[in-house]
Order: sequence, then structure tokens, then C-alpha cells
Amino acid sequence: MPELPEVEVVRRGLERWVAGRTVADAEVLHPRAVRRHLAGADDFVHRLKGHRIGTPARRGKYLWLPLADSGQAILAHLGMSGQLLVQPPDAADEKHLRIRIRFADDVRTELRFVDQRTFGGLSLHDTTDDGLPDVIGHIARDPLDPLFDDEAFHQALRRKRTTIKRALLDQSLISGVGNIYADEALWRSRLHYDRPTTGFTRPRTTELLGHTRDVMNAALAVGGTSFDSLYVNVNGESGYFDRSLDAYGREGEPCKRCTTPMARRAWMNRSSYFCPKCQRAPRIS
DNA sequence: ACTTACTCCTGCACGC
DNA sequence: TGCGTGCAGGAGTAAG
Repeated sequence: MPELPEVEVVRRGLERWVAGRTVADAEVLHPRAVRRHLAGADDFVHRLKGHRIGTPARRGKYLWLPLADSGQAILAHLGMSGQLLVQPPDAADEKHLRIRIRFADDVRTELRFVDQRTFGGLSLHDTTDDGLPDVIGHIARDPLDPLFDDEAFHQALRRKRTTIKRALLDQSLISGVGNIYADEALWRSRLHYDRPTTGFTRPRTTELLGHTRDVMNAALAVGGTSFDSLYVNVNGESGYFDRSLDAYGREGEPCKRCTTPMARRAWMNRSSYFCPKCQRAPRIS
């Protein structure tokens, strides 16, 4: 499940292997992979050809490849199971290969978008003055963005009538956090996922943001989390952070702080993992 | 205006 | 063994 650290690992791989190269041709093998490109697959392919790729950028879980001198960018979201792979042209097609992009140079690699569950996809969009694809203007800056505004986030939390994990997953408040890193940051902060945000104090928000950044940076340092082997970097390699998870996926295992068995609750069509002792439920639930 | 629920999709781990 | 069921869940959109 690619979240911010995993997407950043992919972005770095693209920066190394794809930036500066010119698109020769592209091939869309599954229309759903370009569903956010409203003009359709043929238009997507046609408009890519001949453009040179600039430095890959990222906000939260979105990443994009600017197309030099065009005012446009290829926007990518990996969804649940999307992979961007740099492969030799003669490597066998992956079972779930959705899009192939070939380059006009002598480097013997092509870019492939592979996606089992097809929640992800690529699309082409105009970029705004700050280089952001226009369709992701509603996505908040992420906690590793130097321009992320901690105070504005704190005030937004207090304004909202919501609970803390909902807020962490709300990409218009803070981006890049998904189910895994939300549970990890909450465990480190000793916060229950259902705690209302209304009464959050500034120190509490500051601590939570600190833990969010810490856990993301730690994951980034070891190549991200590959919980179910669906996430890999552009070379097809897994990250190692799954071994360092303190909360996610640890139902029944001892809390690493207090040894109480970790609990799992069905929550918003997914799961929340937490320590029932360290992360007390709010009084009114 | 704001919050919540639904929906898309495939493969795998289950239990009977 | 084979089949049905549940689960993984990001984010746009519809509904409340």
C-alpha cells in the first residue's frame, strides 16, 4: 500500500532512470489505467510523444513527471497496488501491465505502469504556476514538505468536527498519510483513533506531527513498507520497513511499550490497529 | 457547507 | 477440491 514514503522512493527512482529522457511512444493496455485522462487512451499516447521528461515531483501520494516546455505533466497515482517499473524492453510483460512508455534514446529501458487492482493510473494535465497539476489543487501539502504549515493544520483540526484518524487520512488537510502510517503515528503519540480533534492542544498536534514525520523518514530510509509485496521501487525491489512496524498488522502481538496484546477494530471499511492500554478510547465514543 | 457512505478492482486466505 | 465469503483500501463522488 504505497503511502508517502513508498511514493517518494518511486519518485527518486524515476529521477534517476527516467528524468531527461524523451518519450518515443506509449501503449495503453488497459483503459481503466488512464480513466482520469478524460480525452481517452489515444489522446494520452498522442500527447506524450516527443516530449522530454523533467524532474519528477511529488505531493503526498501523487507524483508527476513534468513534460518540458509543454506546461503539462504526467500525473501518477499508485492507488492500492500500482507500480512504476523501469524494465529492459525484452523483459516479459507483467501479468498486470497497464501502460508502457518507450523512450527515444539508446538506454535499453522502458517505463511500465503495472497495477493489479487498477485503483491507480496515469493522466496528463496542465500545470499551474507553481508546477502543480491542476487537478490536485485540493491536495494539501504533506508533512515532509518544507512549506507544510503546522499552525494552520492545528487550527484546521480544531475547526473540524471529526476524529483524529479521519483527519490524518483527509488528504485536503494533510497529504501522504494512509492507513499504515496513520496507525503508526497514532501509536507513537499514544492517541486513540477515535479521539475528537476539537479539543486538541498545540503541543498534542505538534507531537503528532513530529511522530508522523519521524515514522515516514524512518520508512524512507529503508526503502518504504512492503507489507504485502505489492509495493516495490522502480527496480522491483521491496522495502524493509514492515519489520519495524509497531502497530499496523500486529493484532494479538504484544505492544512494544507495555506488552498488552494489540487490538484491531473494523473502522471505515478498513482496520485500525492500536494498543488498548496505551491508546485509551475517548470517554464518549 | 460540511460530514459520511458508497464504489471501483483483483487475488489471496479462509471455512465448510 | 472447490466454492463462496471476507479482506486489503485511496479517493472521487453521491448522498445525508
